[in-house]
Amino acid sequence: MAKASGLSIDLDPISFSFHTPTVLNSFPQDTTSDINHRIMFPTTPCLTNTLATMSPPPPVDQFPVKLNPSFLPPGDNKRRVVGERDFFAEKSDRKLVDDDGVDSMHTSDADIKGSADRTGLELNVDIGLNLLTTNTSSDQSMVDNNGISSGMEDKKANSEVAVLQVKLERVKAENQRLKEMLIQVTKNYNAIKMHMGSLVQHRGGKVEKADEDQGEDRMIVEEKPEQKKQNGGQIVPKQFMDLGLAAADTDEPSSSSSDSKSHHEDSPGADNKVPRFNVDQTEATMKKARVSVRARSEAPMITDGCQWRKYGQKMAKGNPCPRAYYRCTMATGCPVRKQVQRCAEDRTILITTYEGNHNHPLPPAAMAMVSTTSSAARMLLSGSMSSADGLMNSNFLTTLLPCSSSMATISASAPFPTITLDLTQAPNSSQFPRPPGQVQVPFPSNSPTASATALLPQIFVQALNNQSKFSGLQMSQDLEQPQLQQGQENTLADTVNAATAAIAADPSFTAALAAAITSIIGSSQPHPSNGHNSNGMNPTKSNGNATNPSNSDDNVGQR
DNA sequence: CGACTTTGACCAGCGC
DNA sequence: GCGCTGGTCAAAGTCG
Repeated sequence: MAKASGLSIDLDPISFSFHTPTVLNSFPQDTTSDINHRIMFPTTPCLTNTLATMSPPPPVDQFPVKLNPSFLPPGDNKRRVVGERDFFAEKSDRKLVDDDGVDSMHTSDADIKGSADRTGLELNVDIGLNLLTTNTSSDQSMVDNNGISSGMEDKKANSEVAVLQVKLERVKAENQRLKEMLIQVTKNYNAIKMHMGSLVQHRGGKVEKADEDQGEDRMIVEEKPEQKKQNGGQIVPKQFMDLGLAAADTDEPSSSSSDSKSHHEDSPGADNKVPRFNVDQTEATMKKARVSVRARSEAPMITDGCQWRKYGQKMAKGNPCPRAYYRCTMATGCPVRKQVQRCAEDRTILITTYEGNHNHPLPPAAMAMVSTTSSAARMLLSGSMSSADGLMNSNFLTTLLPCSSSMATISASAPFPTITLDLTQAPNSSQFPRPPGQVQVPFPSNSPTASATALLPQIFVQALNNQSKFSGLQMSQDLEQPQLQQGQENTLADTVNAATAAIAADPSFTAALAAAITSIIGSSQPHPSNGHNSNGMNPTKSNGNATNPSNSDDNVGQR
């Protein structure tokens, strides 16, 4: 779990960065380095320990006044800061001995440093010291209490201790939350890695590096024995759109799609009868996974780089808009289907649902969408069957994209497990009610306008282009996020970078997931081209754009 | 004329 | 068993 530990490393500087400044302000400048050195090695509770090292704790029955002379104003070496006794009394007793058993009562800087160095070896992730950053007044009282009565000092110090203790508790709680978050991230990574390993192993395929022309993200998998048989025993690299995981193996007809009644059995019932894949995937493929993309668009259909042929249209229950059925025509016998339907509640929203696996090479523009949908489907199937309704996946995605604004909805409800990438959501809103049993997962999207759908191809292409950068943990420098505050931007980029690093060891998974994440994050990037027909992926006169669902809308009630 | 869309018919699954 | 619904087929129509 080297990757997960990498995440923990990121936390360490956070815990340290809060500590020093205002503490240092309490002391003459010539002691800064000395103090800095000591407070860099806190053990929990940080406050107590830090203050203890600043002012050596007393014996149980003795008031500690032996400050380093360099801490005191000239000519005041013998001055005793009365208020300090109560300030340290409660906890200094507990800190008379350091964690390693070494007496922390020191009379020289050298001894103090030595002790600090030793305690520093047992450093924990702890952000407790940040509470000192706001409490300069107490520091002032420690140094500038000339002529103030001891009673006043005691009162003041007591109140400060109380405040500090409250803050300490709060910081401890936050520290605990951070630790739990780290644990959760680690768990999510483990789960995904195990799923990926299981998939690769059981499919019997080898995930290899694709040819350089197509980029690192392309996955080529050797065909299974039965497929080899169909292809004359040759090993044919196959670039696939893995929506249903096993569907590519089961749905490919032996004849062309024009061969009617070929019975390649796309119905879910057929899938139930013929599970031809590993045991782990049996449950998953009892249902056929689907990936649905919701996008607000006036455009008739998402241009995703593939060729589609409309083969049917029906009125669906509960929606006045007809549902159009398309199949991929980029290769004969390609089993990929998609459904296009406008949202009943808001007809500016276009819902495109993909199903099946391409059995042919795809153009780069199509690969972008394929990578996105396949990664979504893979996460859906890899997790939804082993955790309740994709909760693991939602946790994972939430962890990946904490400041996202729109939603991905995972639904494992019958008959098909479906993950919906919602590119229509405004920040912190849930525009439409969702059926129970669905899990909403935040996704970043900044294109709630009609251009969202039209820009999708470009977004996905851009995503592919960004993948190498993404994997190289440089995405935050390359992506533009004008809609985000600087802090949010950094948080998002850092989080995504960390997550990417965590999965970088799995090339195939990295490619797919990185495409999904970067594509959506990159949706805020301005694109030189406008509209939805600018991807140049319409090699024939008939493609997806040739079909106009808006015309279909005019045919409401035809069926 | 070929490719594609339209659209009524057909089939299967599911609930009552 | 029947009706409803989703999904698909294929003949007819349309278009370039």
